[in-house]
Amino acid sequence: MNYWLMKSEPSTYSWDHLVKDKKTSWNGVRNFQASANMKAMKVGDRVFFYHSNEGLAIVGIAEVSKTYYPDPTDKTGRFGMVDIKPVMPFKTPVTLADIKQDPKLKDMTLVRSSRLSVQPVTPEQWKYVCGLGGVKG
DNA sequence: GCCAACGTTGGC
DNA sequence: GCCAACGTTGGC
Repeated sequence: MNYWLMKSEPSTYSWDHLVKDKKTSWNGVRNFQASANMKAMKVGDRVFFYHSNEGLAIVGIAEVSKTYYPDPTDKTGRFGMVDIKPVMPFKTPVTLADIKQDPKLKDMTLVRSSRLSVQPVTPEQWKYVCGLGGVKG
């Protein structure tokens, strides 16, 4: 089982929207590194859902429900996407400020490479952040 | 709304 | 294959 973090602007696609939809296709990624990360995902992998621009916090946990396949919105045919479904919300959102000031999390990709929209999370980071969020990962 | 950081593109 | 220009992301 691998762990990931995906970013979305709430004004574009929020956690609540995902819960309402029951699942979504993660289309629109146009970055090779993010795309490569999605290629590495397997069904059942867990994903932190992060709100960028507004909120600036990890708000819940989702799960990969379909592996990488071509993104129909990409006319060049170079990029693909995965499907995800909601698992559970955090009791307490874990904010970027929380993550930045915590020595245990200062190596998270979220801090180090803030612009990457799909990033890996280590099992240690996963457990710890789940603890902060008030849920069992 | 601004601006820094960074990835991608395209000319050479 | 380098690198300048450009566009986009995302925190503040």
